[in-house]
Amino acid sequence: MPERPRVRFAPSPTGNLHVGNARTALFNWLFARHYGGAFVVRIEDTDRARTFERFEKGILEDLRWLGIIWDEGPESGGEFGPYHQFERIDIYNRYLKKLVEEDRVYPCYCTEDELEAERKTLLSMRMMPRYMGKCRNLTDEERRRFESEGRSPASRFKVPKGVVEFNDLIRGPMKFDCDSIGDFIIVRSNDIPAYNFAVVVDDHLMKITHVIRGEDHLSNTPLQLLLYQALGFDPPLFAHHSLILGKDRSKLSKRHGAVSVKDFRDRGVLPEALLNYLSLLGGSFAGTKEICSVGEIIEEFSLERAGKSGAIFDEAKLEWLNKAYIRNYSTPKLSELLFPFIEDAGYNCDIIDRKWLHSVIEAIRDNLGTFSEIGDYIDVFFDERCEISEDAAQTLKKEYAGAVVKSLHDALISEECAEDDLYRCVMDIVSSKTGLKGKKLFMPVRAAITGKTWGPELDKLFAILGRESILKRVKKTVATVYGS
RNA sequence: GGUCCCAUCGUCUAGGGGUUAGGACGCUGGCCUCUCACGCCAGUAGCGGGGGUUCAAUUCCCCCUGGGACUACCA
Repeated sequence: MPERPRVRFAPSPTGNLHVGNARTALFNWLFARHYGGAFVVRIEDTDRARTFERFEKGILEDLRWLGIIWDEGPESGGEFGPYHQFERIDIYNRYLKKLVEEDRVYPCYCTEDELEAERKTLLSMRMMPRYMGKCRNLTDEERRRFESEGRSPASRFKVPKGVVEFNDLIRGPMKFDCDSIGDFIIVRSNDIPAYNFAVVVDDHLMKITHVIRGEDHLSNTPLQLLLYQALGFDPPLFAHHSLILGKDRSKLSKRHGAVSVKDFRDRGVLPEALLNYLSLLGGSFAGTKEICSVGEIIEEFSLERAGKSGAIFDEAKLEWLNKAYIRNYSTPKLSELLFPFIEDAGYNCDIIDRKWLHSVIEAIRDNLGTFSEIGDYIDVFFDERCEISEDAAQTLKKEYAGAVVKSLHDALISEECAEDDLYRCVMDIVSSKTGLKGKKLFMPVRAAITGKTWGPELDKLFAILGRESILKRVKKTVATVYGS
Protein backbone atom coordinates (compact mmCIF):
# COMPACT_ATOMS: atom_id res chain seq x y z
CA MET A 1 0.00 0.00 0.00
CA PRO A 2 1.48 3.35 -1.02
CA GLU A 3 1.99 5.99 1.63
CA ARG A 4 -1.02 7.88 0.58
CA PRO A 5 -3.22 6.00 -1.89
CA ARG A 6 -5.24 8.10 -4.28
CA VAL A 7 -8.56 6.92 -5.58
CA ARG A 8 -11.29 8.55 -7.62
CA PHE A 9 -14.94 8.48 -8.43
CA ALA A 10 -15.64 9.55 -12.00
CA PRO A 11 -19.32 9.96 -12.75
CA SER A 12 -20.70 11.22 -16.02
CA PRO A 13 -23.42 13.81 -15.48
CA THR A 14 -25.98 12.13 -17.71
CA GLY A 15 -28.52 11.26 -15.03
CA ASN A 16 -29.16 11.08 -11.34
CA LEU A 17 -26.74 9.30 -9.05
CA HIS A 18 -27.66 5.63 -9.24
CA VAL A 19 -27.27 3.55 -6.08
CA GLY A 20 -24.82 1.34 -7.95
CA ASN A 21 -22.61 4.31 -8.67
CA ALA A 22 -23.13 5.59 -5.17
CA ARG A 23 -21.76 2.27 -3.93
CA THR A 24 -18.71 2.63 -6.17
CA ALA A 25 -18.18 6.13 -4.79
CA LEU A 26 -18.61 4.78 -1.30
CA PHE A 27 -16.07 1.99 -1.78
CA ASN A 28 -13.51 4.45 -3.09
CA TRP A 29 -14.20 6.88 -0.30
CA LEU A 30 -14.02 4.15 2.36
CA PHE A 31 -10.79 2.93 0.86
CA ALA A 32 -9.29 6.41 0.98
CA ARG A 33 -10.45 7.00 4.53
CA HIS A 34 -9.35 3.59 5.74
CA TYR A 35 -5.82 3.99 4.43
CA GLY A 36 -5.53 7.72 4.97
CA GLY A 37 -5.47 8.45 1.25
CA ALA A 38 -7.13 10.98 -0.99
CA PHE A 39 -10.53 10.69 -2.63
CA VAL A 40 -10.99 12.67 -5.82
CA VAL A 41 -14.10 13.26 -7.86
CA ARG A 42 -13.73 13.81 -11.58
CA ILE A 43 -16.59 14.69 -13.87
CA GLU A 44 -16.56 12.74 -17.12
CA ASP A 45 -18.51 15.12 -19.29
CA THR A 46 -17.19 14.24 -22.72
CA ASP A 47 -20.54 13.02 -23.97
CA ARG A 48 -21.77 16.49 -24.84
CA ALA A 49 -25.19 15.42 -26.02
CA ARG A 50 -26.13 13.73 -22.77
CA THR A 51 -24.29 15.94 -20.29
CA PHE A 52 -26.38 18.37 -18.28
CA GLU A 53 -25.28 20.64 -15.52
CA ARG A 54 -28.28 19.85 -13.37
CA PHE A 55 -27.18 16.23 -13.26
CA GLU A 56 -23.71 17.19 -12.10
CA LYS A 57 -25.20 19.37 -9.39
CA GLY A 58 -27.52 16.56 -8.37
CA ILE A 59 -24.76 13.98 -8.21
CA LEU A 60 -22.55 16.20 -6.08
CA GLU A 61 -25.47 17.04 -3.84
CA ASP A 62 -26.30 13.37 -3.37
CA LEU A 63 -22.70 12.55 -2.52
CA ARG A 64 -22.65 15.29 0.10
CA TRP A 65 -25.99 14.15 1.44
CA LEU A 66 -24.51 10.70 1.95
CA GLY A 67 -21.52 12.25 3.67
CA ILE A 68 -19.14 11.17 0.92
CA ILE A 69 -16.95 14.25 0.80
CA TRP A 70 -14.17 14.54 -1.73
CA ASP A 71 -10.71 15.89 -1.07
CA GLU A 72 -10.26 17.10 -4.62
CA GLY A 73 -12.71 17.71 -7.39
CA PRO A 74 -15.33 20.05 -8.75
CA GLU A 75 -16.21 23.07 -6.61
CA SER A 76 -13.45 22.35 -4.11
CA GLY A 77 -10.61 22.18 -6.63
CA GLY A 78 -7.22 20.66 -5.97
CA GLU A 79 -3.68 20.29 -7.14
CA PHE A 80 -4.44 18.13 -10.16
CA GLY A 81 -7.31 19.97 -11.81
CA PRO A 82 -9.23 20.83 -13.75
CA TYR A 83 -11.61 18.11 -12.64
CA HIS A 84 -13.95 18.28 -15.61
CA GLN A 85 -12.76 16.30 -18.58
CA PHE A 86 -14.19 18.79 -21.02
CA GLU A 87 -11.77 21.37 -19.65
CA ARG A 88 -8.87 19.01 -20.28
CA ILE A 89 -9.21 18.58 -24.04
CA ASP A 90 -5.83 20.26 -24.68
CA ILE A 91 -4.16 17.81 -22.36
CA TYR A 92 -5.55 14.80 -24.21
CA ASN A 93 -4.52 16.32 -27.51
CA ARG A 94 -0.94 16.53 -26.32
CA TYR A 95 -0.89 12.84 -25.62
CA LEU A 96 -2.69 12.03 -28.84
CA LYS A 97 0.02 13.88 -30.71
CA LYS A 98 2.62 11.81 -28.98
CA LEU A 99 0.89 8.58 -29.95
CA VAL A 100 0.49 9.74 -33.55
CA GLU A 101 4.16 10.58 -33.77
CA GLU A 102 5.03 7.16 -32.49
CA ASP A 103 2.71 5.57 -35.04
CA ARG A 104 0.51 3.98 -32.36
CA VAL A 105 -2.58 5.58 -33.81
CA TYR A 106 -4.12 6.00 -37.23
CA PRO A 107 -6.99 8.00 -38.67
CA CYS A 108 -10.17 6.07 -39.35
CA TYR A 109 -12.60 7.42 -41.91
CA CYS A 110 -15.34 4.85 -41.50
CA THR A 111 -18.78 6.26 -40.92
CA GLU A 112 -21.02 4.96 -38.22
CA ASP A 113 -23.21 3.34 -40.84
CA GLU A 114 -20.25 1.53 -42.31
CA LEU A 115 -19.18 0.35 -38.91
CA GLU A 116 -22.68 -0.78 -38.15
CA ALA A 117 -22.77 -2.76 -41.38
CA GLU A 118 -19.46 -4.40 -40.52
CA ARG A 119 -20.78 -5.33 -37.09
CA LYS A 120 -23.85 -6.91 -38.59
CA THR A 121 -21.85 -8.92 -41.09
CA LEU A 122 -19.55 -10.22 -38.41
CA LEU A 123 -22.47 -11.10 -36.20
CA SER A 124 -24.21 -12.95 -39.02
CA MET A 125 -21.03 -14.98 -39.50
CA ARG A 126 -21.26 -15.79 -35.79
CA MET A 127 -18.09 -13.89 -35.13
CA MET A 128 -17.35 -11.36 -32.47
CA PRO A 129 -18.13 -7.87 -33.73
CA ARG A 130 -14.96 -5.88 -33.64
CA TYR A 131 -13.23 -3.39 -35.87
CA MET A 132 -11.32 -5.34 -38.50
CA GLY A 133 -8.81 -2.61 -39.22
CA LYS A 134 -10.07 -1.38 -42.56
CA CYS A 135 -8.38 2.02 -42.23
CA ARG A 136 -5.24 0.72 -40.55
CA ASN A 137 -3.18 0.50 -43.70
CA LEU A 138 -4.63 3.24 -45.84
CA THR A 139 -2.23 4.86 -48.34
CA ASP A 140 -1.71 8.61 -48.26
CA GLU A 141 -3.62 8.73 -51.51
CA GLU A 142 -6.65 7.01 -49.98
CA ARG A 143 -6.53 9.26 -46.97
CA ARG A 144 -6.48 12.34 -49.14
CA ARG A 145 -9.47 11.06 -51.04
CA PHE A 146 -11.50 10.60 -47.85
CA GLU A 147 -10.44 14.02 -46.66
CA SER A 148 -11.55 15.57 -49.91
CA GLU A 149 -14.92 13.88 -49.46
CA GLY A 150 -15.17 15.96 -46.32
CA ARG A 151 -14.81 13.05 -43.93
CA SER A 152 -13.17 13.92 -40.65
CA PRO A 153 -11.38 10.98 -39.12
CA ALA A 154 -11.48 9.47 -35.68
CA SER A 155 -8.22 8.27 -34.17
CA ARG A 156 -7.86 4.58 -33.62
CA PHE A 157 -5.32 2.91 -31.43
CA LYS A 158 -3.29 0.12 -33.03
CA VAL A 159 -3.84 -2.81 -30.77
CA PRO A 160 -0.68 -4.90 -30.68
CA LYS A 161 -0.54 -8.68 -30.70
CA GLY A 162 -0.21 -10.48 -27.42
CA VAL A 163 -1.99 -10.82 -24.14
CA VAL A 164 -2.77 -8.38 -21.38
CA GLU A 165 -2.51 -9.63 -17.84
CA PHE A 166 -3.16 -7.97 -14.55
CA ASN A 167 -3.99 -8.86 -11.02
CA ASP A 168 -7.39 -7.66 -9.94
CA LEU A 169 -7.44 -6.81 -6.26
CA ILE A 170 -10.85 -8.42 -5.87
CA ARG A 171 -10.90 -11.05 -8.60
CA GLY A 172 -7.32 -12.22 -8.75
CA PRO A 173 -5.29 -12.84 -11.92
CA MET A 174 -6.94 -11.71 -15.17
CA LYS A 175 -5.84 -12.47 -18.69
CA PHE A 176 -7.14 -11.08 -22.00
CA ASP A 177 -6.06 -11.97 -25.50
CA CYS A 178 -5.50 -8.95 -27.76
CA ASP A 179 -6.92 -10.90 -30.71
CA SER A 180 -10.35 -10.31 -29.29
CA ILE A 181 -9.80 -6.57 -29.09
CA GLY A 182 -10.28 -4.54 -32.23
CA ASP A 183 -8.42 -1.28 -32.81
CA PHE A 184 -10.47 1.11 -30.73
CA ILE A 185 -11.20 4.79 -31.05
CA ILE A 186 -9.38 7.04 -28.62
CA VAL A 187 -10.38 10.38 -30.07
CA ARG A 188 -13.65 10.80 -31.89
CA SER A 189 -14.12 12.54 -35.21
CA ASN A 190 -15.31 15.64 -33.32
CA ASP A 191 -11.91 15.79 -31.58
CA ILE A 192 -13.36 14.88 -28.23
CA PRO A 193 -11.50 12.01 -26.60
CA ALA A 194 -13.25 8.73 -25.98
CA TYR A 195 -13.66 7.31 -22.50
CA ASN A 196 -10.80 4.82 -22.41
CA PHE A 197 -8.25 7.38 -23.52
CA ALA A 198 -9.36 10.23 -21.31
CA VAL A 199 -9.51 7.98 -18.26
CA VAL A 200 -5.98 6.74 -18.71
CA VAL A 201 -4.52 10.19 -19.20
CA ASP A 202 -6.44 11.59 -16.24
CA ASP A 203 -5.77 8.75 -13.87
CA HIS A 204 -2.10 9.02 -14.63
CA LEU A 205 -1.92 12.79 -14.33
CA MET A 206 -4.02 12.77 -11.17
CA LYS A 207 -1.67 10.17 -9.72
CA ILE A 208 -4.44 7.67 -9.05
CA THR A 209 -3.02 4.57 -7.39
CA HIS A 210 -6.11 2.35 -7.21
CA VAL A 211 -8.98 2.17 -9.65
CA ILE A 212 -11.98 0.77 -7.82
CA ARG A 213 -15.01 0.43 -10.07
CA GLY A 214 -17.84 -1.86 -11.11
CA GLU A 215 -17.44 -5.19 -12.81
CA ASP A 216 -18.98 -3.68 -15.91
CA HIS A 217 -15.61 -2.04 -16.52
CA LEU A 218 -13.63 -5.24 -16.34
CA SER A 219 -13.41 -5.60 -20.10
CA ASN A 220 -12.27 -1.99 -20.47
CA THR A 221 -9.25 -2.67 -18.35
CA PRO A 222 -7.12 -4.44 -20.98
CA LEU A 223 -7.71 -1.56 -23.41
CA GLN A 224 -6.66 0.93 -20.80
CA LEU A 225 -3.63 -1.13 -19.87
CA LEU A 226 -2.56 -1.14 -23.52
CA LEU A 227 -2.80 2.64 -23.48
CA TYR A 228 -0.75 2.89 -20.29
CA GLN A 229 1.89 0.83 -22.00
CA ALA A 230 1.87 2.89 -25.20
CA LEU A 231 2.00 6.14 -23.25
CA GLY A 232 4.79 4.87 -21.02
CA PHE A 233 2.75 5.32 -17.85
CA ASP A 234 2.84 3.07 -14.82
CA PRO A 235 -0.65 1.65 -14.46
CA PRO A 236 -2.55 1.84 -11.18
CA LEU A 237 -3.91 -1.23 -9.41
CA PHE A 238 -7.40 -2.32 -10.39
CA ALA A 239 -10.26 -3.65 -8.31
CA HIS A 240 -13.59 -4.55 -9.89
CA HIS A 241 -16.44 -5.01 -7.50
CA SER A 242 -19.69 -6.84 -8.18
CA LEU A 243 -22.81 -5.09 -9.41
CA ILE A 244 -26.09 -4.35 -7.69
CA LEU A 245 -28.85 -6.41 -9.23
CA GLY A 246 -32.61 -6.04 -9.50
CA LYS A 247 -35.03 -8.74 -8.46
CA ASP A 248 -34.59 -10.48 -11.80
CA ARG A 249 -30.83 -10.66 -11.25
CA SER A 250 -30.00 -8.27 -14.05
CA LYS A 251 -28.06 -5.08 -13.47
CA LEU A 252 -30.20 -2.71 -11.41
CA SER A 253 -31.78 -0.14 -13.67
CA LYS A 254 -34.70 2.24 -13.86
CA ARG A 255 -37.15 -0.45 -14.84
CA HIS A 256 -36.60 -2.00 -11.41
CA GLY A 257 -38.21 1.00 -9.74
CA ALA A 258 -36.41 3.25 -7.30
CA VAL A 259 -32.74 3.22 -8.19
CA SER A 260 -31.35 6.68 -7.69
CA VAL A 261 -30.14 8.10 -4.42
CA LYS A 262 -32.66 10.86 -4.94
CA ASP A 263 -35.50 8.33 -5.12
CA PHE A 264 -34.65 7.10 -1.66
CA ARG A 265 -34.00 10.53 -0.30
CA ASP A 266 -37.42 11.67 -1.52
CA ARG A 267 -38.98 8.64 0.06
CA GLY A 268 -37.53 9.57 3.40
CA VAL A 269 -34.63 7.19 3.79
CA LEU A 270 -31.91 8.48 6.08
CA PRO A 271 -28.50 8.94 4.45
CA GLU A 272 -26.79 6.93 7.17
CA ALA A 273 -29.20 4.05 6.55
CA LEU A 274 -28.58 4.04 2.81
CA LEU A 275 -24.86 4.29 3.32
CA ASN A 276 -24.89 1.46 5.85
CA TYR A 277 -26.99 -0.69 3.54
CA LEU A 278 -24.77 -0.05 0.53
CA SER A 279 -21.71 -1.02 2.50
CA LEU A 280 -23.41 -4.25 3.52
CA LEU A 281 -24.21 -5.29 -0.04
CA GLY A 282 -21.73 -7.60 -1.65
CA GLY A 283 -19.61 -8.04 1.39
CA SER A 284 -19.74 -8.09 5.12
CA PHE A 285 -18.08 -6.77 8.18
CA ALA A 286 -15.83 -8.92 10.29
CA GLY A 287 -18.25 -9.33 13.15
CA THR A 288 -21.89 -10.29 13.04
CA LYS A 289 -22.90 -6.70 13.54
CA GLU A 290 -24.78 -5.18 10.65
CA ILE A 291 -25.75 -1.76 11.90
CA CYS A 292 -22.51 0.17 11.92
CA SER A 293 -21.54 3.78 12.20
CA VAL A 294 -19.57 5.40 9.41
CA GLY A 295 -16.50 5.24 11.61
CA GLU A 296 -16.90 1.53 12.13
CA ILE A 297 -17.49 0.96 8.44
CA ILE A 298 -14.31 2.85 7.57
CA GLU A 299 -12.46 0.82 10.16
CA GLU A 300 -13.79 -2.49 8.81
CA PHE A 301 -13.52 -1.72 5.12
CA SER A 302 -11.28 -3.88 3.03
CA LEU A 303 -11.28 -4.97 -0.59
CA GLU A 304 -10.64 -8.54 0.48
CA ARG A 305 -14.06 -8.65 2.03
CA ALA A 306 -15.74 -7.57 -1.19
CA GLY A 307 -17.77 -10.36 -2.72
CA LYS A 308 -17.34 -11.43 -6.31
CA SER A 309 -20.94 -12.12 -7.13
CA GLY A 310 -23.70 -9.63 -7.75
CA ALA A 311 -26.12 -8.71 -4.99
CA ILE A 312 -29.83 -8.12 -5.30
CA PHE A 313 -30.99 -4.82 -3.87
CA ASP A 314 -33.36 -5.66 -1.02
CA GLU A 315 -35.59 -2.73 -0.16
CA ALA A 316 -37.07 -4.56 2.82
CA LYS A 317 -33.69 -4.73 4.47
CA LEU A 318 -32.93 -1.12 3.67
CA GLU A 319 -36.19 -0.18 5.34
CA TRP A 320 -35.34 -2.25 8.37
CA LEU A 321 -32.05 -0.39 8.66
CA ASN A 322 -33.81 2.91 8.17
CA LYS A 323 -36.16 2.06 11.01
CA ALA A 324 -33.22 1.33 13.22
CA TYR A 325 -31.66 4.69 12.40
CA ILE A 326 -34.94 6.52 12.91
CA ARG A 327 -35.11 5.07 16.40
CA ASN A 328 -31.78 6.64 17.25
CA TYR A 329 -32.97 10.17 16.57
CA SER A 330 -34.35 12.38 19.30
CA THR A 331 -37.94 13.42 18.64
CA PRO A 332 -37.13 17.13 18.07
CA LYS A 333 -34.43 16.28 15.51
CA LEU A 334 -36.63 13.70 13.89
CA SER A 335 -39.50 16.16 13.71
CA GLU A 336 -37.39 18.62 11.82
CA LEU A 337 -36.62 16.00 9.20
CA LEU A 338 -40.24 14.96 9.14
CA PHE A 339 -41.84 18.39 8.61
CA PRO A 340 -41.38 18.44 4.82
CA PHE A 341 -42.99 15.01 4.59
CA ILE A 342 -45.87 16.10 6.79
CA GLU A 343 -46.37 19.10 4.54
CA ASP A 344 -46.32 16.79 1.53
CA ALA A 345 -49.07 14.79 3.15
CA GLY A 346 -51.19 17.92 3.13
CA TYR A 347 -50.67 19.52 6.52
CA ASN A 348 -49.43 22.98 7.32
CA CYS A 349 -46.87 22.57 10.06
CA ASP A 350 -46.82 26.31 10.77
CA ILE A 351 -50.32 26.32 12.16
CA ILE A 352 -49.98 23.15 14.17
CA ASP A 353 -48.94 23.44 17.80
CA ARG A 354 -45.31 22.33 18.03
CA LYS A 355 -45.59 20.62 21.34
CA TRP A 356 -48.68 18.73 20.30
CA LEU A 357 -47.06 17.73 17.01
CA HIS A 358 -44.04 16.43 18.85
CA SER A 359 -46.21 14.22 20.99
CA VAL A 360 -47.94 12.91 17.88
CA ILE A 361 -44.59 12.14 16.29
CA GLU A 362 -43.50 10.53 19.52
CA ALA A 363 -46.52 8.22 19.29
CA ILE A 364 -45.95 7.07 15.72
CA ARG A 365 -42.23 7.32 15.15
CA ASP A 366 -41.58 3.65 15.74
CA ASN A 367 -44.04 2.68 13.04
CA LEU A 368 -42.19 4.50 10.28
CA GLY A 369 -40.15 2.55 7.76
CA THR A 370 -39.63 5.65 5.66
CA PHE A 371 -40.66 9.24 6.25
CA SER A 372 -43.06 9.26 3.35
CA GLU A 373 -45.30 6.89 5.30
CA ILE A 374 -46.01 9.61 7.82
CA GLY A 375 -49.29 10.60 6.17
CA ASP A 376 -50.74 7.14 6.79
CA TYR A 377 -50.10 7.37 10.50
CA ILE A 378 -50.66 10.99 11.31
CA ASP A 379 -54.21 11.35 9.96
CA VAL A 380 -55.82 9.59 12.93
CA PHE A 381 -54.87 12.54 15.12
CA PHE A 382 -56.88 14.98 13.06
CA ASP A 383 -60.63 14.77 13.62
CA GLU A 384 -61.47 16.08 10.18
CA ARG A 385 -59.29 13.45 8.49
CA CYS A 386 -60.91 10.51 10.15
CA GLU A 387 -62.96 8.37 7.83
CA ILE A 388 -64.18 4.92 8.64
CA SER A 389 -62.34 2.44 6.48
CA GLU A 390 -63.87 -0.70 5.04
CA ASP A 391 -61.86 -2.85 7.49
CA ALA A 392 -62.98 -0.79 10.44
CA ALA A 393 -66.62 -0.91 9.39
CA GLN A 394 -66.45 -4.67 9.21
CA THR A 395 -64.91 -4.86 12.65
CA LEU A 396 -67.62 -2.60 14.04
CA LYS A 397 -70.37 -4.76 12.57
CA LYS A 398 -69.19 -7.88 14.39
CA GLU A 399 -71.77 -9.03 16.92
CA TYR A 400 -69.68 -8.20 19.98
CA ALA A 401 -68.60 -4.79 18.74
CA GLY A 402 -71.83 -2.96 19.36
CA ALA A 403 -71.70 -3.56 23.08
CA VAL A 404 -68.09 -2.44 23.24
CA VAL A 405 -68.79 0.81 21.46
CA LYS A 406 -71.87 1.43 23.58
CA SER A 407 -70.07 1.00 26.86
CA LEU A 408 -67.15 3.02 25.55
CA HIS A 409 -69.58 5.81 24.78
CA ASP A 410 -71.20 5.54 28.20
CA ALA A 411 -67.90 5.49 30.04
CA LEU A 412 -66.78 8.63 28.26
CA ILE A 413 -70.00 10.42 29.02
CA SER A 414 -70.20 9.38 32.67
CA GLU A 415 -67.21 11.53 33.61
CA GLU A 416 -66.31 8.73 35.97
CA CYS A 417 -62.76 8.78 34.67
CA ALA A 418 -60.23 11.50 35.19
CA GLU A 419 -58.70 13.00 32.08
CA ASP A 420 -55.18 12.00 33.02
CA ASP A 421 -56.12 8.36 33.58
CA LEU A 422 -58.65 8.17 30.80
CA TYR A 423 -57.33 5.22 28.85
CA ARG A 424 -56.83 2.79 31.70
CA CYS A 425 -60.02 3.79 33.46
CA VAL A 426 -62.24 3.69 30.39
CA MET A 427 -60.86 0.40 29.19
CA ASP A 428 -61.36 -1.16 32.61
CA ILE A 429 -64.97 -0.10 32.59
CA VAL A 430 -65.59 -1.33 29.04
CA SER A 431 -63.87 -4.60 29.81
CA SER A 432 -65.87 -5.29 32.94
CA LYS A 433 -69.17 -4.23 31.34
CA THR A 434 -68.74 -6.40 28.25
CA GLY A 435 -66.70 -9.17 29.80
CA LEU A 436 -64.44 -9.02 26.76
CA LYS A 437 -60.71 -8.81 26.57
CA GLY A 438 -57.92 -8.96 24.02
CA LYS A 439 -58.59 -8.37 20.39
CA LYS A 440 -62.39 -8.38 20.73
CA LEU A 441 -62.18 -5.61 23.26
CA PHE A 442 -59.57 -3.41 21.66
CA MET A 443 -60.33 -3.65 17.99
CA PRO A 444 -63.81 -2.12 18.18
CA VAL A 445 -62.41 0.65 20.38
CA ARG A 446 -59.64 1.36 17.90
CA ALA A 447 -61.99 1.22 14.94
CA ALA A 448 -64.57 3.44 16.62
CA ILE A 449 -62.03 6.10 17.46
CA THR A 450 -59.67 6.07 14.48
CA GLY A 451 -61.68 4.48 11.71
CA LYS A 452 -58.78 2.12 11.12
CA THR A 453 -57.77 -1.33 12.27
CA TRP A 454 -54.14 -0.39 12.74
CA GLY A 455 -52.21 2.58 14.05
CA PRO A 456 -50.43 3.89 17.10
CA GLU A 457 -50.94 2.40 20.53
CA LEU A 458 -54.28 3.20 22.08
CA ASP A 459 -52.94 4.62 25.31
CA LYS A 460 -50.94 7.20 23.41
CA LEU A 461 -53.90 7.95 21.24
CA PHE A 462 -56.12 8.58 24.28
CA ALA A 463 -53.57 10.82 25.91
CA ILE A 464 -53.12 12.97 22.84
CA LEU A 465 -56.75 13.11 21.70
CA GLY A 466 -58.42 13.66 25.09
CA ARG A 467 -61.97 12.90 26.15
CA GLU A 468 -63.69 15.52 24.09
CA SER A 469 -62.25 14.50 20.76
CA ILE A 470 -62.65 10.81 21.47
CA LEU A 471 -66.28 11.22 22.47
CA LYS A 472 -66.98 13.23 19.36
CA ARG A 473 -65.51 10.48 17.23
CA VAL A 474 -67.36 7.73 19.00
CA LYS A 475 -70.62 9.61 18.51
CA LYS A 476 -69.85 10.03 14.84
CA THR A 477 -69.09 6.34 14.52
CA VAL A 478 -72.29 5.37 16.26
CA ALA A 479 -74.23 7.59 13.92
CA THR A 480 -72.64 6.38 10.71
CA VAL A 481 -72.22 2.70 11.48
CA TYR A 482 -75.15 1.93 13.73
CA GLY A 483 -77.35 4.64 12.36
CA SER A 484 -78.80 5.99 15.58
C1' G B 1 -22.39 -15.72 -31.41
C1' G B 2 -17.51 -14.04 -28.99
C1' U B 3 -14.63 -12.41 -24.59
C1' C B 4 -14.75 -12.23 -19.51
C1' C B 5 -16.89 -12.77 -14.56
C1' C B 6 -19.76 -15.35 -10.93
C1' A B 7 -22.35 -19.63 -8.05
C1' U B 8 -24.00 -21.30 0.53
C1' C B 9 -31.33 -20.53 3.08
C1' G B 10 -36.45 -16.50 -0.91
C1' U B 11 -32.67 -12.14 -0.13
C1' C B 12 -27.76 -10.16 1.99
C1' U B 13 -23.91 -13.02 3.82
C1' A B 14 -20.13 -16.01 7.50
C1' G B 15 -17.44 -20.31 7.01
C1' G B 16 -14.03 -23.61 4.92
C1' G B 17 -11.32 -30.73 3.78
C1' G B 18 -14.01 -33.73 9.30
C1' U B 19 -19.14 -27.96 11.64
C1' U B 20 -25.73 -29.73 14.73
C1' A B 21 -23.22 -25.23 7.88
C1' G B 22 -23.42 -19.51 11.79
C1' G B 23 -25.76 -14.50 11.52
C1' A B 24 -29.12 -10.71 9.40
C1' C B 25 -33.62 -9.31 6.43
C1' G B 26 -38.20 -11.59 5.17
C1' C B 27 -41.84 -15.03 6.58
C1' U B 28 -44.50 -18.08 10.58
C1' G B 29 -45.71 -18.84 15.79
C1' G B 30 -45.46 -17.06 20.97
C1' C B 31 -44.91 -13.24 24.90
C1' C B 32 -45.53 -7.67 26.00
C1' U B 33 -53.97 -6.49 27.94
C1' C B 34 -55.78 -5.50 20.49
C1' U B 35 -53.48 -4.54 15.28
C1' C B 36 -48.99 -2.45 13.35
C1' A B 37 -44.23 -1.18 15.02
C1' C B 38 -40.57 -1.83 18.96
C1' G B 39 -38.33 -5.57 22.29
C1' C B 40 -37.70 -10.66 23.62
C1' C B 41 -38.25 -16.03 22.54
C1' A B 42 -39.05 -19.92 19.12
C1' G B 43 -39.56 -21.79 14.17
C1' U B 44 -38.91 -21.90 8.62
C1' A B 45 -35.32 -22.49 4.78
C1' G B 46 -29.33 -23.35 1.82
C1' C B 47 -23.97 -25.58 -0.03
C1' G B 48 -27.00 -26.24 -8.65
C1' G B 49 -25.48 -31.17 -11.22
C1' G B 50 -21.62 -34.71 -12.72
C1' G B 51 -16.80 -36.34 -12.49
C1' G B 52 -12.12 -36.42 -10.11
C1' U B 53 -8.16 -35.60 -5.70
C1' U B 54 -8.69 -37.53 -0.64
C1' C B 55 -9.63 -41.89 4.69
C1' A B 56 -13.03 -37.62 4.24
C1' A B 57 -15.56 -32.76 0.09
C1' U B 58 -20.20 -27.73 0.62
C1' U B 59 -14.88 -26.39 0.86
C1' C B 60 -9.45 -28.08 -3.86
C1' C B 61 -9.36 -29.35 -9.57
C1' C B 62 -12.13 -30.26 -14.24
C1' C B 63 -16.64 -30.43 -17.03
C1' C B 64 -21.74 -29.23 -17.40
C1' U B 65 -25.67 -26.20 -16.08
C1' G B 66 -27.41 -21.68 -14.55
C1' G B 67 -26.94 -16.42 -13.91
C1' G B 68 -24.47 -11.90 -15.16
C1' A B 69 -21.31 -8.10 -17.55
C1' C B 70 -19.14 -6.40 -21.89
C1' U B 71 -19.38 -6.68 -27.06
C1' A B 72 -20.51 2.12 -29.46
C1' C B 73 -17.15 7.82 -32.52
C1' C B 74 -21.73 6.10 -24.03
C1' A B 75 -19.21 6.27 -19.93
